[in-house]
Amino acid sequence: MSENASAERTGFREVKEDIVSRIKNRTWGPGELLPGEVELSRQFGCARATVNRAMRELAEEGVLERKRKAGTRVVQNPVRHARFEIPIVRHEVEASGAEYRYALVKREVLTPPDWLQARMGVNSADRVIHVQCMHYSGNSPYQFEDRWINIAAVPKVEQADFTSTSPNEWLVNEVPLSKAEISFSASSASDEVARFLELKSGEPVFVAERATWLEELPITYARMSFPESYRLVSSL
Amino acid sequence: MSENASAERTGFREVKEDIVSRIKNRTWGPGELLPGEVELSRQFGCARATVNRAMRELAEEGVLERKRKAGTRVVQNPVRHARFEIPIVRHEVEASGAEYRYALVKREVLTPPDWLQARMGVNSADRVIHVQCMHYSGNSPYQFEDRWINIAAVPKVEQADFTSTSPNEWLVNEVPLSKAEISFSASSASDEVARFLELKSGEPVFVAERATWLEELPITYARMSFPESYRLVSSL
DNA sequence: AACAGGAATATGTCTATACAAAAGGAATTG
DNA sequence: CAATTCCTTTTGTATAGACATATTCCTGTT
Repeated sequence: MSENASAERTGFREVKEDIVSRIKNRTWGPGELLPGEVELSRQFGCARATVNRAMRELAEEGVLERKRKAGTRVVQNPVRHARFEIPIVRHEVEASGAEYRYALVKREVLTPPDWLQARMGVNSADRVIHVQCMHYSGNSPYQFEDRWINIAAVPKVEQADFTSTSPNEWLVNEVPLSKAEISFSASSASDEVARFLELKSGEPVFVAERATWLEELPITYARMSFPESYRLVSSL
Repeated sequence: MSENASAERTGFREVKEDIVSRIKNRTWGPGELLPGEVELSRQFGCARATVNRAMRELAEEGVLERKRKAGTRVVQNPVRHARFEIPIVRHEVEASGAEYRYALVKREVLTPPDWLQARMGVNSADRVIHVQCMHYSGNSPYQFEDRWINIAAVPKVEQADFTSTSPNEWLVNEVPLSKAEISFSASSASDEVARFLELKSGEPVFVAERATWLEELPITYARMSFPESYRLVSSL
């Protein structure tokens, strides 16, 4: 069933699958040491580079653990990694088949509040834009967005009025490849959030917070609140 | 500042960084076509395989988009990918410095309820184990776990009593490399959940649901509820 | 027994070359 | 004009060989 008798050719995908299946059927148990690349490449009848890529990717995926000289082992505690896609709100809504609507609620220029200075390292002398807006899926409230943007980092933002394009979307196109921290939590709807999401105060909301930097320069902080029906999904 | 004058040697990491920085400084804007691998390998003074690995990894990370014959472009709408670590509860608590405590609440053998048959494809003739348990961080409730395990898929589970080891941990060590679906949402605490998490009914809880299969065979479904203070964090 | 140093070894990466496969584009044909 | 076929470009992958680098393990010394 194994022992590749030079069928077609052995690609790194096949090697990966074979290794995975051997882990599944307990040929190699948790923590166990696998044969070296040279030995495996001999078994599979392929080049070492092929086995290397297979094992390297499996390590990247959290299945194997590799150390020079020590060899490759099956990971003990599968600290699993879940990968979520974080699309632009409009795309997320449109993908569900519903019509997307957007409304600007508030736009003001302020000096950064203390918590924002502390959270992101915004300079107290700088000014920030505070934007609140709503995203709708059809006629249902989908997301309330409360966002702060560092003007010093993105001067052009003063020209953007956000009446037709959401700050989310505007920033994504304007600031490439920024570093971000995201967190998710559950929270009670404040009066303000409840009003916009058409809930009662205190009802549960799903909250996503996102802080973004470009090369250590604070760009934006956003708090996005979803009604209880929202679900963040991932398969792995 | 660029044009690698054969300093040391050009590795795929350097190529990656260089490409990323050129995207950041808008040398290559969103959607723009990059030079081909051959041309870039000439510019960088390295082999095509090196450029290939750099670009391939950047594509994997969601920065570039590659298509045969069409070439490589900077991704337009950075559908960002967030990667979360999903550790074992005990490790998560212990990593925070707190003492971990665990308590089994309920363990019963049943025929699978309809929703479980529908959700996971459990055979109605099979039996399932229903387990409820609590995880504490110090003296504070950390997570309420409500889990169903397909006995047909993991016969050994009938011998496990889960009084000292949580089903989470037991399964992770017993069933390797299973496929899973995870979802997160916010919800109101039911009377039962509120009692165990020491909350009032209706207070918001953070809910993680997880369904697991091994080669299409349904293994387990778990619903894990956290108090409002819980945060799922990722940086990218 | 403790420690230092060196040899051995497994992985990490780069190179050059070759062929495969996808897909855009042009030429051909109905 | 539209559909089809074929050519060509670009990425995808495999290979053999080489050297780099991190670590373990062993050995000899104190």
